[in-house]
Amino acid sequence: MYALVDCNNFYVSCERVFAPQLAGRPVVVLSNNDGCLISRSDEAKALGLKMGEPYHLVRPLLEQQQVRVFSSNYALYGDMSRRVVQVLSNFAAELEIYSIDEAFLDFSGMSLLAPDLPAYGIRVKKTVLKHTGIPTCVGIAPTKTLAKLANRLARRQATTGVLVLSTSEQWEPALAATPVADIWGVGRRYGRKLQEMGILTGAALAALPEHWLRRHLGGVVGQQLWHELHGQPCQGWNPAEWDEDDQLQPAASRRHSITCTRSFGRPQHEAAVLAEAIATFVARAAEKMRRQGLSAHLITVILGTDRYAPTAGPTTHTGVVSLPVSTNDTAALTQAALHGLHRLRRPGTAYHRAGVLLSGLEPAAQAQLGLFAAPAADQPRRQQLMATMDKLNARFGRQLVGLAAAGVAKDANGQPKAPAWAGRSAYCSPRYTTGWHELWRVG
DNA sequence: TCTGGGGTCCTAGGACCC
DNA sequence: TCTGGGGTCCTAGGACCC
Repeated sequence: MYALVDCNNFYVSCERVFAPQLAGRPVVVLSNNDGCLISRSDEAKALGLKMGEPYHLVRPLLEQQQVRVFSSNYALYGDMSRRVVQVLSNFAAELEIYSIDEAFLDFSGMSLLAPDLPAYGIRVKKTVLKHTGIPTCVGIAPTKTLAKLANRLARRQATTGVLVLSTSEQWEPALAATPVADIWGVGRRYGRKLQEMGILTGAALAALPEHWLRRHLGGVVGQQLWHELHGQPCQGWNPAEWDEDDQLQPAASRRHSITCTRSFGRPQHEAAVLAEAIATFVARAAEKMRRQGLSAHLITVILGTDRYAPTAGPTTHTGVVSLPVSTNDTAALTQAALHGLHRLRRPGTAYHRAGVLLSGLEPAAQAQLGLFAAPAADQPRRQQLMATMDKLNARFGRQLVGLAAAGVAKDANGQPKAPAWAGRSAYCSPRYTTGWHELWRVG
């Protein structure tokens, strides 16, 4: 059996932990660049506010209804997520971190619990709430897909927030009551297609032959879905592992890419500004890569023009630079990325977004050596430099030290100032749990 | 003026290799 | 009259998830 533990309205719940006066009031959290609504309290949902809605379109309604608005604060949400996972790790031998606000627990080998699964689920929920202040819902079933379904239905049970679907007698009615587009793995496109074919519920989907799903729902992916809906586990399992800092992380070897992309506050066309932005993104992605003990031999530079312009043609342009030897050295990666940027950029074009993608990842300790390129003599010192940089930035705040290529945006008094390409973030809460100067004040 | 970011898997065509 | 099969790399896009 698997349990899916899903945090309710996660980003809003994180903000409310440190602003308890917002309980019962409508609250929303915006995406980066204050672009869209990406988390809504129940009260905000009741006002008809939709997920992903552009902020500038609903701003008048938000003001009129006195909805509390937050810019996204990933330093806070990431840390709260870590705390939730830490608590969950006490309730199962293995867990999988599925996203920032969800984790699967593997209950196999705990069959003695079977009669008490609902009670166990309630204990999980209560403990997470007590230790972190974050409300959750728990769905328990023999496959991940059915656990997802159980979780969805658990949210409606305001009483307990826990639902167990252990037998087909239990999950079949649940499938029958669920619109097909709400089944995990059926998105908007497939959902519409299935509805047009008269397949309206999860039960109708499960009743089709296995080969039909393989044919119409993305091949192997659809076939797996069929098995999952029939109680036969088919989804992979990517267990979390303890890292050197005693934190649970998704198993590093399974990660295939690391990206850092941002929309700009306003369009940018200057080569120098784009270069500083790209160098900043490389620094962040490389730091993340080092934290996971990986190195990359491919770096992709991404430039995006206006996605919403009424012109045809692609708005995302990418250029791949391959490195002779895989590395996680920020300087080497920056050099490669700036080379890629130079090739990719079209002078005079205004870009709205940019980013980098690191791929061809492998454990840094086992990185393939170059056939012709001897390891640089200063390599050990460079690695030490990166490790020191990471430590300083971790302790004293992001980007305390970095490459000059990433820009040194300071005002006349030497105080840090946002770079030209920075996005909007007008309503950001403090980093209550990760910044010494931003700790929560009580009383 | 204004529309996110980070992932996964799969497919396909063109250019190139032998 | 007639033109293979097995690859890689790059770019782009479609589907899904949160």
